[in-house]
Amino acid sequence: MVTLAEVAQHAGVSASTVSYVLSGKRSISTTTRHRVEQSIRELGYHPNAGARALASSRSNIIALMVPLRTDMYVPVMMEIAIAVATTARTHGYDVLLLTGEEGPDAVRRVTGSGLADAMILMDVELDDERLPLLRGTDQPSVLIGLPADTSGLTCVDLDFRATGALCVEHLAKLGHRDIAVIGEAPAVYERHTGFAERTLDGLRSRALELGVRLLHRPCDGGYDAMAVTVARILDERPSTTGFVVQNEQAVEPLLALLRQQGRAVPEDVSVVAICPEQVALQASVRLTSVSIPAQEMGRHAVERLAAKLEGRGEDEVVLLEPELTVRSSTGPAPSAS
Amino acid sequence: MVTLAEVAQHAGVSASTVSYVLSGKRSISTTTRHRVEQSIRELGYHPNAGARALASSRSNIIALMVPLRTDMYVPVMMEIAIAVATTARTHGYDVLLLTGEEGPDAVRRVTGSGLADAMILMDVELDDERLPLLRGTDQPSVLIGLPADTSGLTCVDLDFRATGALCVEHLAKLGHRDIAVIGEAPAVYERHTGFAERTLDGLRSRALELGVRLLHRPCDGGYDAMAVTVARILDERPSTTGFVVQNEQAVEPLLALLRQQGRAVPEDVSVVAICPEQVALQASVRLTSVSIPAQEMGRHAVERLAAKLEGRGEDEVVLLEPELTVRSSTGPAPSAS
DNA sequence: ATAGGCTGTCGAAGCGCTTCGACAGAGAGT
DNA sequence: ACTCTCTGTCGAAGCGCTTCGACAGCCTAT
Repeated sequence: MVTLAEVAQHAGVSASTVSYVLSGKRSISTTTRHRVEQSIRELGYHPNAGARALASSRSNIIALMVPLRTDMYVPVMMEIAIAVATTARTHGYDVLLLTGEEGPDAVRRVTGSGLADAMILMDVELDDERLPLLRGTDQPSVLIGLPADTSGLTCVDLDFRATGALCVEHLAKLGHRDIAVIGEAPAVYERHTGFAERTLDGLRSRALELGVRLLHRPCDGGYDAMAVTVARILDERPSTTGFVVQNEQAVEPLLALLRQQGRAVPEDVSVVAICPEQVALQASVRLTSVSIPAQEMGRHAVERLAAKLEGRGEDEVVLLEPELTVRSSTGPAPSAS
Repeated sequence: MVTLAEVAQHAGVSASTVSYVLSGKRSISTTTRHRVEQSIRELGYHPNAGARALASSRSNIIALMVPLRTDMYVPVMMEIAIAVATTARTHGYDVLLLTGEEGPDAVRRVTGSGLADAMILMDVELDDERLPLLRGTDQPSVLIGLPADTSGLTCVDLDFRATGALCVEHLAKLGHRDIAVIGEAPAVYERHTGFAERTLDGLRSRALELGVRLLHRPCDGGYDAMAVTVARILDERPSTTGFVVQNEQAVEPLLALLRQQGRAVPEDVSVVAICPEQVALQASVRLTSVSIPAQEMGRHAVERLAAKLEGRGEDEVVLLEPELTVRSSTGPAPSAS
């Protein structure tokens, strides 16, 4: 391994000079800088991460805590993780991948050992047990998701309330008066991750404002569960002409079932999905959808964190504005045409 | 931050003794050990990662390089990544998440800086440009996937050749004489990731042995592309009664199209999928499939790496045995019944 | 001419840990 | 009784870097 000292010797300067060339924290004459850079290149020098971390008490690593379970929104998670990793690199950070498995202990370990300079937490529950720890440390952190109490925290999330409202609005505008909501799996509501409730809240309150009737049913992914759910909905409210689906695994089963029942999309029923763009585009019908901006969320989180690490940036809740893209799965309500 | 020295003082021993308690590299009397452990707990001590890395030249970090593109087998990637992270923890390692973006430079950076002790590479191409670097360093590494030349490398992968053979065998045993293979997207073959070719190879050679006719067509995910592909296959070989699908995004479109054409699964046609278990279970028909053992691959990779880091373990290619699970999408060929 | 302020460079201290060699004391073998 | 070996502990060196204060040399202002 090439060391700083070797580079210094090769360039005929002192070690500190090389260090200052690298960090830019003191002015260096152009000639010296060039000579040092030349030596660095010739010797193929890479600063030793451990030594750097020890001396500067900065590891240049951001910890990313992803949920352990792989049963939900996997593509969204993955996209966020990759966006975090690439954005972090552009700010000079690497990303440490932690799973939720260790829970709060992971936060203690990372904070205590100086392994990472900051953390990003995904899959935050409303009353997450990691939050007190985050509040109690001076290590910057950003949550992707929204807990119940956001005081002293920085959060990034899609504005799911507005998302719900947007879906109802779109369908109402097309003349639909009876809307069914195929929600997330019951387990998701039980876990209190918040986003599902917030969506529902947005859906309900806008429905109320617009005088639209709303029926909400949680639903596991998969065909069998969906068949039961759809049957029950149509039984209970035969006049239903609009559907909102939040569970991305439910999208395709829903479409298949509607087709099977002889209900054409979008002629007889309209479907709005809340899902990643890719899912909306690859479904059997190109779906009118509010996309989940995974990339943007990851990018945002890192940028907030980078700002905090540089001393700028306050605690703040950033709710990304939802955007509804009209595609081929929604149209005027049959009775209204 | 609590330091080793503070723990030592609190426990009334020297710093080195505390260090030896922590590492277990020298024998320590039970009473001393207990006293030290007590102090560690009371003070909430966590060893500083940077200092440790510097002094021992071991970072206890494994780098995981995931592909940048999120257009393919995302669930598989995610599952592998999570398995890697959790398995690594049980061996005392953390995981650094690198994206393919930086390419070979990332390998240089990580190796040169001592950021990680070892690497796991995913999405390895047949003639990957990172391979020479790996061979040229003494840093242990494991590939998930199989390059053309495996000399001096450790690789873990599903035995895709055997997987292909297994699929043909199963269909042949059921009496199918004309089998169509819906392959990966053309881009996958162009990228030479190897696994698609190896599967095809296995399919073809077993088909030849068993006297079964095989028709292979690459296919993008999505309904439109699939419609074209299926139409062309049935046009060219109307006697086709067996399908093998490798592209997990193609599974649902294929089923939908067959249904639409009035061909019942499994009465008229049989479908075997090569996909993660979850996909096979959640499809509209419970699919007979060879599952892609993502978890096992991740676990295996870490264990090989841990072995290497401890000095045990040779370079070796581990091909995981495929397993075919019969579900409801395959049955006797109609003419054979 | 001289004091004052820059600019660019250097030396040395120290970050918190691991690890090597040294060594005191206890037990075993003669 | 004396040496030899082992066990458990300690002190000190050093890992490779950052950073602080010092200072030489030069330029500008008086």
